[in-house]
Amino acid sequence: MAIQRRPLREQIREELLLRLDRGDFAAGKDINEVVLAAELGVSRTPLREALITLAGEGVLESNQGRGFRFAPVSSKEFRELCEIVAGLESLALELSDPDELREMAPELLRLARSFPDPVAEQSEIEWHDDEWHDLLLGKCPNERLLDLVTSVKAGMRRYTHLIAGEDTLLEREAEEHCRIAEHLRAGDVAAATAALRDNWVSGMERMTSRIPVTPESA
Amino acid sequence: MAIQRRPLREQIREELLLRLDRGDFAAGKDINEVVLAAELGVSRTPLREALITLAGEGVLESNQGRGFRFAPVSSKEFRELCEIVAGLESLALELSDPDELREMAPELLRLARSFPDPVAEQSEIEWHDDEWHDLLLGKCPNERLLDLVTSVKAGMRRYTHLIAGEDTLLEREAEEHCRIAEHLRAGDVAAATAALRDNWVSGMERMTSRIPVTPESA
DNA sequence: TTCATGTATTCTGTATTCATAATTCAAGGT
DNA sequence: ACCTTGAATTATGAATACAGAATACATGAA
Repeated sequence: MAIQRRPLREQIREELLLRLDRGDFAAGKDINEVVLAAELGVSRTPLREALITLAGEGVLESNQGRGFRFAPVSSKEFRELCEIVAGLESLALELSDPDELREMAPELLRLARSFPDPVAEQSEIEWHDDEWHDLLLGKCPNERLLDLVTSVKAGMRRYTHLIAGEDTLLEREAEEHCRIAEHLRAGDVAAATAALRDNWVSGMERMTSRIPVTPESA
Repeated sequence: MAIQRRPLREQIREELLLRLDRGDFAAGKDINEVVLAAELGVSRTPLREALITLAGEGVLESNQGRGFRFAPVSSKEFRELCEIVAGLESLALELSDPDELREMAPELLRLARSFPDPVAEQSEIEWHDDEWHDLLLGKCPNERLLDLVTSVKAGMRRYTHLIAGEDTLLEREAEEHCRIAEHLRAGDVAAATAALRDNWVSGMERMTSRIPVTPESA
């Protein structure tokens, strides 16, 4: 196997996103660069590079002289992110080759049905959901679009840990995935796209109630 | 007036984008950090921070150990970017309040008609075009979406200087803007959205022919 | 007691330094 | 002549050092 050398900033970014999924960080909390760098065992330089990247993705905010902080969660922002991802994923689907989508439909259906499997780990479930969407969009030829979706979804990671251990939500998610896959199997991309939008809208509504109310929530 | 203090990295980012518009940088060219930092009169640290930000926006690419380079232009990428921006701007329009759009229509129409004004500076014209689109989308309540549009458009700046001094292209642009504005004045958001998409598609086609062919072009 | 002002401390933003990977070029071998 | 190998150079990636802004705290006046 070829030894992989990747910049520290990327590894740090992923580690921070992982911790975000685990809910390690309090939203709205200021980051102390010296402390966090020591905790990660790196210097401030690559840490700051990672922080800047994450700020660009909307995961963090930065204020002159005040450094970085985890952007506070708000139902307004979550709604905005859902609208964006819904639009982007729909677009990706429309740009995909309908024939390839139809070919992939059985696999998508299989995956969607194996959703509530045994009582899996939370992280496992989230990964599963991500994988399904990745597979769905994988045939889209617009690479920049796929990168953009990934980036925007990074900004949603601050919200994922809020649905930890909610079986009913996941069952509905699985249901909706099945519906999308069935539309694709029937070759009806337009209907699948509409279902995909519904998926995000309903996901948004399901989530909204469990976002803690903060001063900046709308 | 309040004195504004902004991080160097942001100022550097904007300066680099400005130079990109002017076509100062050869696409695909490696960046020498020491030289560029000296040229800008700053140290490598904030320069690298700006470079990392731009890499996140797709303006640059980075390779381990090889530093940063301006991402080579390709008609494939330009097409992808146009598809994305068309989708995002359409979405923004759909999310806007139709009444506010109708109110704004006269102003948009006025701006669109004043397009080919006298023989203005190239930079002036580009700024004018941007301003029109910004005004069009300004009423969209989804702030994250607007930020995203701005960010993606930054990635398109590598292409703008290619249309320098093409009057006919700009006239067609103005025409299309008028059409969009008239749909809005009539209260037909759906038609305006469609026209907006067409605007990007035709802009894409107009541009494609003048993108130099490189090995990675499709 | 409360508010304002000056001072100390903390932490960020930027510069500089150091280590090592990548590149270049020349010498030697096939 | 061409390819390989290795030293020298160059530039990046990362760590450290430094200056100054923001914050916290304490002291003193109203």
